[in-house]
Amino acid sequence: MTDQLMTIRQMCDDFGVTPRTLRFYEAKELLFPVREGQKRLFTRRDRARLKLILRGKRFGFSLEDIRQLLDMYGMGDQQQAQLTRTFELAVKRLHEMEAQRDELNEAIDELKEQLAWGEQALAKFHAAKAAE
Amino acid sequence: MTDQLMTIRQMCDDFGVTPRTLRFYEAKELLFPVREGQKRLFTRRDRARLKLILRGKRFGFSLEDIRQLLDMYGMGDQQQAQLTRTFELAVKRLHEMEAQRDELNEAIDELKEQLAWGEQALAKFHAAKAAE
DNA sequence: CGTTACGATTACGCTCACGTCAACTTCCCT
DNA sequence: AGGGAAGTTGACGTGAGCGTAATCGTAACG
Repeated sequence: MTDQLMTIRQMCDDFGVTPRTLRFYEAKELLFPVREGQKRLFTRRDRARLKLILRGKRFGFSLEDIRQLLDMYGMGDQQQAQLTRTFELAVKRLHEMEAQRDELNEAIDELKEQLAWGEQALAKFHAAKAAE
Repeated sequence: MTDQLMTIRQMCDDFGVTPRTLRFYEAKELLFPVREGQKRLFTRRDRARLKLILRGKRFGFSLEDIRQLLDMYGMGDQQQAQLTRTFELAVKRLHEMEAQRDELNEAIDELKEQLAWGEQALAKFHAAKAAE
């Protein structure tokens, strides 16, 4: 199998992140690039993980949360308890996100009202100006 | 008018925040408690603002964002230039909020898919266990 | 053989929204 | 007068998620 080892630069270009970020993720044990002498080489597995990391971030998970989720993905069929815990974590996040969305929608509606008010105030100014 | 001036303690108890937080908000010009000698006394206006601040935070806005929005809420009918500027700011914020909501909805959908996958994985575990 | 390019490590910096002392002052209660 | 509660102003600490040099190694190009 062509394991398609990639340099840090290729990774950055592919995923739109900086070298610093990838090194940081390695330090945090989110990625495990192999070494060719000094240099990091990222495996197919690292790429899969990075994809999940970036998605996790969009979900609003912390890197530590993500690390635990990732450890799960790689887990054998044994530790079911871990899987269950992780599942619950995700469900919790989902509810948080939905709540946040609902509040956001409320805020948007309120802001729209404020804007209508502001628009009207502006119109009055313009009318006053036109009447001079 | 009974302006119901409140001490910092009363405010903290009412709103579930710490004194540090209220002082911090004053330093950031989000609140403007009056002084009785050394002590801060929070007005009805401060309470209204604090309510909005906390709501804004739940929406995920920065304190600086909130400060600008609050300035808008309090504006009288006079300074048109200010109003116009603020109006534009609000419109921009609205678009940002709507974009954020859309992203959030996408993330929610993705996460739901993941959960379906996880649920299935869990079901398999249970099935395997039952088959022993 | 020099320079450019890419990569490495070390380590300090930064933003945000406060927490956490420390070292007072002021007021009330006994 | 003594003591405690509640307040004040600094000033430094925290944690996440990297940014940003500074300095060094190595390999290829011309």
